[in-house]
Amino acid sequence: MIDKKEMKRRGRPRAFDRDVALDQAQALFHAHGYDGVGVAALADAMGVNAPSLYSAFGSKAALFDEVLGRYSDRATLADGLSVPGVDRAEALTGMLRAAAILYATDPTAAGCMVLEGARGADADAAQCARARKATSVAAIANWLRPTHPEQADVVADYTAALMSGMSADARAGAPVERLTAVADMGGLAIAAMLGRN
Amino acid sequence: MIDKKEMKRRGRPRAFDRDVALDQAQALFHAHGYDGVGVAALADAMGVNAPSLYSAFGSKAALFDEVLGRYSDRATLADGLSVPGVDRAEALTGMLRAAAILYATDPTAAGCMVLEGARGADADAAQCARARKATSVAAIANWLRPTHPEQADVVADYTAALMSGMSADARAGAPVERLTAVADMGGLAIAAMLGRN
DNA sequence: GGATTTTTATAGTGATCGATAAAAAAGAAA
DNA sequence: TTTCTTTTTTATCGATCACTATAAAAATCC
Repeated sequence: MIDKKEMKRRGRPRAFDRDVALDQAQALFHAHGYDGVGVAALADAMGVNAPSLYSAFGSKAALFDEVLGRYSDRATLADGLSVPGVDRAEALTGMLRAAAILYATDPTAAGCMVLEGARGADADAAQCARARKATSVAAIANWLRPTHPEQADVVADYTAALMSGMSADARAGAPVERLTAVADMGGLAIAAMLGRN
Repeated sequence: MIDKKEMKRRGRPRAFDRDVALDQAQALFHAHGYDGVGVAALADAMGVNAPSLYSAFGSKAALFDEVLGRYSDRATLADGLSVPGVDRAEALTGMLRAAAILYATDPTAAGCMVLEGARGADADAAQCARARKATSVAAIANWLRPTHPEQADVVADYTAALMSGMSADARAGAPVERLTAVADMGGLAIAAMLGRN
């Protein structure tokens, strides 16, 4: 009984698909950033009137947070890290390479929405994005700690910083090759820091 | 006859110091970003009315560009690179360290104004900042090319990307030690890439 | 068929955005 | 003093910002 479609609630039924609307919102946020898109454009792209948007999502910042949540949950960047017994340095370098390709492939969704959102001018939205970024950085550090307790935090911070810079380059229109080259070079520091365990 | 104070121009004299006004504008832009500060706040901080601001600087974007120009010209980050015959890897790592300290020292001017401006939502302002960023990256690449023609471009891109990520962390309130640790680790990749020449 | 509940659409809220029109004010040039 | 030039001030401009009051529409419950 979790499905809201099954349990017919009273009152007028919603005329739009919440997930589809979130997809449209995600596309707009990713293309133009939180500060670069207004609620009017969002509502228009979502095929919804402003009052319905606010009734369904609460506020622009809340909508952004929900979009970020889906974006994080669906991200496959860190999948390579979950392989048991994988070499830490190799896996992290692979993630950097995957990020480079992901960031630069789709020009309408360049860069990382979380890392870019963390730099916005809006305080609320930036705080949401920074919290999610911190969670991801902590996850990487925890993933490193068993094998490299001493270097875990620095390597995690470093990886996030490099990805943030790569995201900025991708949004500026840098070609994939430049980003992958940077990612590979970034892997050198990770290998040097972690050794070949 | 370059000094405008000496050659008394006709008409009512300007009631404010252009350089002082630019300093105030720089402080506001650096503290809140281009998108985070409006012309009303700028004019107020500069001690000037809006029409005077537009008469003296043209537009908000033009004012930002002029501020960025002063900011770049006064930057001392790349000073260590101009020492003749300095070790390339050592000098670049030193620049990363200097950036880490510079970015995190003053909480009211965290991060790099150029790198942050390159990510703004305003297209004009972002283009200005990206052009200046590209100039700096090209300067680093040209500085590397004589000794490391093959690695010059990648190392320059990498250095800028890491600095961009460090700038974001600084704006999020990361302490200096975390930034310097990331900078030092970033130097490992530079050393590995350039060797010990 | 009513009563209730929820979402819809219309229209508009005050605030702020970047930028300006118009005229008074302050100086130099004649 | 008169004329001319430039900057000052005051009072906006229309557009957009995030957001909402109000009421009609569409469903279920009784």
